[in-house]
Amino acid sequence: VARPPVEELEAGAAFYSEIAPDLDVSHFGAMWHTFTVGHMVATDLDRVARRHGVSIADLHVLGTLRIERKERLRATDLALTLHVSNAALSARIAKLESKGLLIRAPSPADRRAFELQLTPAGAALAEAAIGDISRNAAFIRYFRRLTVADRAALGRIMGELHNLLDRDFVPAKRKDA
Amino acid sequence: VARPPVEELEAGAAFYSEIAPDLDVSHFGAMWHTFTVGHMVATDLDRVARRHGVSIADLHVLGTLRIERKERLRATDLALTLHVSNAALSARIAKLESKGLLIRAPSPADRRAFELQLTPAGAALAEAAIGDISRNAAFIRYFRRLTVADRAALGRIMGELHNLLDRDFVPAKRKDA
DNA sequence: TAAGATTGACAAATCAATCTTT
DNA sequence: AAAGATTGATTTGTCAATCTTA
Repeated sequence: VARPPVEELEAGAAFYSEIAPDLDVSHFGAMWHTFTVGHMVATDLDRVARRHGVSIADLHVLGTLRIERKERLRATDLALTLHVSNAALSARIAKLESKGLLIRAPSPADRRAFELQLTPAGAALAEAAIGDISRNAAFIRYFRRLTVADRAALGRIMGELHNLLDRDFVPAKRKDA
Repeated sequence: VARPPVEELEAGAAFYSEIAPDLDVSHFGAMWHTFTVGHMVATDLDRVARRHGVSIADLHVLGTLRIERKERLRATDLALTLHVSNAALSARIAKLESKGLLIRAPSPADRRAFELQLTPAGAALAEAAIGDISRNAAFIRYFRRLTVADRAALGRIMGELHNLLDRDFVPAKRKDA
């Protein structure tokens, strides 16, 4: 606990490398830091979102719907984009609708589906919360301390991994799984 | 949904930059990719861990305890290292103990505390699952596709952020909340 | 007073099953 | 059949309160 995470992790990698020489531990650092930093980012963003009365999961919905698109998003589209199950999204949408932050209207094209749209209150909340995040999230504070080259590299590399992983990610049902 | 995540994100950043010119969107990419990739890594690791009969949270406990230390870990130490609340860890420990994977013994130094130690079955499970991860986790498969320079950069930069964020991360128990 | 640990109430996620429409 | 959406059962997390010991 006294040791910083990077030292802790290196000690662990050294230990496992010793008891299991066949084990490739070269990726441990990147994977573990990504796992943990991801968790800390989620916790921190949730803290900021709750100042505006919603969870980070709720804000993810609102922030995605805020972006203008050619076609309205349906619940299923959103579930795929946000990497959650339809069941989880149903509950979130019901909650946000009851709060007056979004409207769920039957799709004119498909009577099974619903199209989602923000109310003015939902749009305002999304913008305020996203502004709050960009000013106050811990990740962004520390991110700004990195060198220009490191910031660019991180964005590019994580983007590559995001694109690669996205294709075979299967939390809420996939096409080619 | 058809668009890959990086394009989707860039379109969102462009949209928000337009409706709110004061907003600094330069960090959106890195933060969002980190958030989402972290979530996907967690989901993927959980999938592998469950082949061995435990969750990734359980395996985090076992894998940490497997590392030899000068002093035994107490439940509270582990909660800090793993970034979860004492309450969550109590439940996890009870479950793992009932499965015969670890032993919870009263601390000789402090009668409030318990010291944790793996059973041989727990140690074997941790090693098998960690080996499975290093051979089969999706993150590692894609990580190996990156250039040598990018792999090194990612490990180094995420490690820096991990160290920075860790210092004021307080999910289980906040000082200033 | 504070720290280690536990419990109960609550929130939110997945999975499996179901209903309607395509 | 298969897809969009919803519900119920189960799991697991945080938070608040409590008990014992330091």
